[in-house]
Amino acid sequence: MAIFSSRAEYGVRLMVELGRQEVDTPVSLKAIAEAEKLPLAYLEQVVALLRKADLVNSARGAHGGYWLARPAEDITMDEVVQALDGAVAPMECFAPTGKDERVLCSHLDDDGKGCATKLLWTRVQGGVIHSLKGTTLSELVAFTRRNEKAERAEVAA
Amino acid sequence: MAIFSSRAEYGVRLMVELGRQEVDTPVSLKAIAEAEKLPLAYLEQVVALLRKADLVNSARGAHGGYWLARPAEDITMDEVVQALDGAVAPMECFAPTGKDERVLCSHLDDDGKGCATKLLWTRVQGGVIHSLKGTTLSELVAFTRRNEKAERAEVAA
DNA sequence: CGAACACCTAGTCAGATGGTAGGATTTGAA
DNA sequence: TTCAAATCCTACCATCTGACTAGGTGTTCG
Repeated sequence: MAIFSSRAEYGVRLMVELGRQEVDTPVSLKAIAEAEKLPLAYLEQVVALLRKADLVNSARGAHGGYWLARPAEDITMDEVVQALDGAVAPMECFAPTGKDERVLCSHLDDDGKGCATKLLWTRVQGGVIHSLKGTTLSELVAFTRRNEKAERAEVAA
Repeated sequence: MAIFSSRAEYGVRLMVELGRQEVDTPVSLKAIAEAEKLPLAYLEQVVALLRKADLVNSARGAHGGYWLARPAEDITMDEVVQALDGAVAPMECFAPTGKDERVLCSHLDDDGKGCATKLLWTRVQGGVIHSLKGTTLSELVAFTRRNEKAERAEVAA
């Protein structure tokens, strides 16, 4: 089934949109909502998560808006996704407890034995995190620019 | 958040339990439910998915039960997980449509452009599938046996 | 026969998801 | 000073799904 929520999808699209803009010029949510055809009120909640995670900054008032807190090359997608959907855990029992860093399987911690499935979920988690950490926001921005270019060429032809 | 449902967790545990048994001797669900401390009635629904996917066989009546349809070395975990949770898609719009094999982003197919996020989700999907395909049931069985051994040694000491 | 199984379907209940509604506050500009 | 554009904040709501439970029917062995 689906790994990430559409909240994550919206958040990533939002970040990409911010990455396409000039720096130092705040972009309003309204502009992004129209460009991406997303519900404005819901985007407000989404961007709040990104702000709490210090991925974007904001300015209130007229001509206010949002901009990236760091250059797009320095933002990896695991940060973004984590801010939106929480820590990526293959299974519920892999969720970080806060008590300690260790991922425990709650189902079997009564007899102290590791899950039969622990090995599998650990590998999957590794695969996901590796993919996320290995992708920067600037890559996604470049990807959309390339698509736009191709599209313009198509229209011209 | 969590990638797989606990249905998948239960199903994998069930498969591991079957993999631990001698072949040609059907194991009853009741025995598995007790060994893994899982709700029997729910396991029935879980095992039905595995049967539909031809991963296990069954015999009805007294002394009936379930057994692996193939040797554990020939069963990769992507088959198991797919049977339980469906095709792994990072995002809703990546779900296979049945119409064609192509993964499309429904959000933007109106203007024919690929998703800004397509690159990212494709990578994540690749990471997950690679991890799943690269793990066989026999590995998990061996893993639990090793744990048991270690535990017995601990008790003896 | 009757116990032990597999098999099937419907119902339930809590929590998450994906929103909407309505305001309060801040800021720049007329 | 007043208005409009914006961020911010909280509450609410409908729908869906996940994880079961309940209660049966069919089949096989002893």
